[in-house]
Amino acid sequence: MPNTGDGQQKPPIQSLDRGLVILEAVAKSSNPVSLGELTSLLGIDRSSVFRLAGTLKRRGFLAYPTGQKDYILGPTLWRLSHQYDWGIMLIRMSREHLKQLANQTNETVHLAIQEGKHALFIDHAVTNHVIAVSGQTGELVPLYCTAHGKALLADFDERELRTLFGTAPLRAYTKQTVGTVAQLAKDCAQFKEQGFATDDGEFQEGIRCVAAPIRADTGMIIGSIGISAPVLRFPKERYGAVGAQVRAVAEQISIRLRSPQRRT
Amino acid sequence: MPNTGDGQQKPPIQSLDRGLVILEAVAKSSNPVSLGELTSLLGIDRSSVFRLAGTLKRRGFLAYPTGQKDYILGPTLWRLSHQYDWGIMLIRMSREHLKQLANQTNETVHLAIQEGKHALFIDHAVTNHVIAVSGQTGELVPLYCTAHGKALLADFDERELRTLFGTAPLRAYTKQTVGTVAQLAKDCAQFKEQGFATDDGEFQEGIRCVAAPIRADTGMIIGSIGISAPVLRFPKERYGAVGAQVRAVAEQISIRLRSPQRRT
DNA sequence: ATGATGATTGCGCATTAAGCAACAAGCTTT
DNA sequence: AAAGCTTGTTGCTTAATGCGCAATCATCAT
Repeated sequence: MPNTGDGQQKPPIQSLDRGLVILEAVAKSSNPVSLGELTSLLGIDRSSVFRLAGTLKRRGFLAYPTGQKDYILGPTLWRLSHQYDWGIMLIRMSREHLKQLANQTNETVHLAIQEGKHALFIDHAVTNHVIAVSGQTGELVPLYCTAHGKALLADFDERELRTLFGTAPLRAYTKQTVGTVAQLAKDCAQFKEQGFATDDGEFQEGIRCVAAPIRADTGMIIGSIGISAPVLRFPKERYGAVGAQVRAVAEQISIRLRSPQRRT
Repeated sequence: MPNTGDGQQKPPIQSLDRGLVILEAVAKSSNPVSLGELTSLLGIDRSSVFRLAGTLKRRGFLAYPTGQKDYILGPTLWRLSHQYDWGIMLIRMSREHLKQLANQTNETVHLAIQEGKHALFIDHAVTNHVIAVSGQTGELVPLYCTAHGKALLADFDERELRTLFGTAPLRAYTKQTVGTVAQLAKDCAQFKEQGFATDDGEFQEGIRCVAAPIRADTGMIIGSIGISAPVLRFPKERYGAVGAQVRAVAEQISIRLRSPQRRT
């Protein structure tokens, strides 16, 4: 009875919609696109495409390369995407999922992004447990010895890791802290395969952590979500089960970030 | 007689134009924007704004944060700006200027961007001189001992430089190559002040080079343009004059990259 | 020159999107 | 708890808007 799976049928504003299609088309091909190509792509009259593209150019979303008359993406788009705080978008898109995961696991959940050599916690959700890891939004933690960090690094190979960390030795926060980049690379490879990363008191003694990467639709890792719990309540045997849950939620968020959004 | 300084008066496609304004508005404020705010901003009817925004959302240019009904920038915009090869845009926007500078100075001109610890030449323009530095589009050269590299690093302070280069010693390509990060930091500071960087055979013996940074309108350095010449034809005394020319062209390109484009 | 390809502009008509107004949902206020 | 206010959403009507056609202009190759 309720119209399940609608998405949104409301007829879009035609000209705006066409303009957006043009933007996507120009973005897709990395070489300049001529009016003709756009025309055949959209299947509408040349003049219309011309005016649409003109409007986009007017606002700097498209541009002419010097002296040519093919279109390339313009500076405005660059500006928008760089001046915008994408962390905020991630937070807003994920908040619900954080809560959900917190409820499922009954542990504190964190959302993190990479910030140089560190993971930055940009949001968290707490649970009703009396004893729990406290939320630390705003905290910077090392990438190499936390579950979040290793989730964020999952796609890095050894060479890239060395570039990032340089030759300085990795500081050992606890007895479990990984000491060498070589070992870190192995861990990352394994974590990438299984879809989630773990941390057994490598940064803070007595705390275990599981985190999974959140990916944009380019596949690029843009953030991580994970839970933290005291060792007493979180034996290693639960890594597998909890890892699967965390990974599932991370994938939900990733899907939500893919282009046209779902309901709600 | 020719209508000088038109820009473009062609009336824009209204609905597309409005949509783009909405995008800019949402991008500007880093917290979610409500329909009401957008309405008062555009000064048109609520329902229109609603449908416009709906269309943008449909294509993923806007999104709802989970469960809320304010707008934030959507994943498509992120995708476009990240999958797009901005180097190409820079090339296309700069080609004319490269030629112009090559003609003015009668030397080989290069366009470069940062690529990790290296400067990558992405375009060049040659001149008619019999003896000239050959164009090397595609070449990777170290950042720390080339004019292009130092132009790209102009905004880095010593701490950032150390983060980038790590603790490994800088390889000396020639006798003139700068040896320490400390010295490099001083050079960068000075170059930043004067608006262009120089290289006196620090990478390749017998070649002098002058380069200036190209900045996006956020101020961020996104590329560099500069000339290379054999020492015999390029005494140090000319650094000042040539530097001013190079800087001027770099600024022209930077201006061209600022939002709404100028004529042609 | 001359023609061919592709960009640009004028114009009339039909479509489309703007605006109004009514409806729904949420939140405040009394 | 009811009444009122704000904010999001949808139907409907109209005229403004944007679309397509075709003519013009520019550019390049023949």
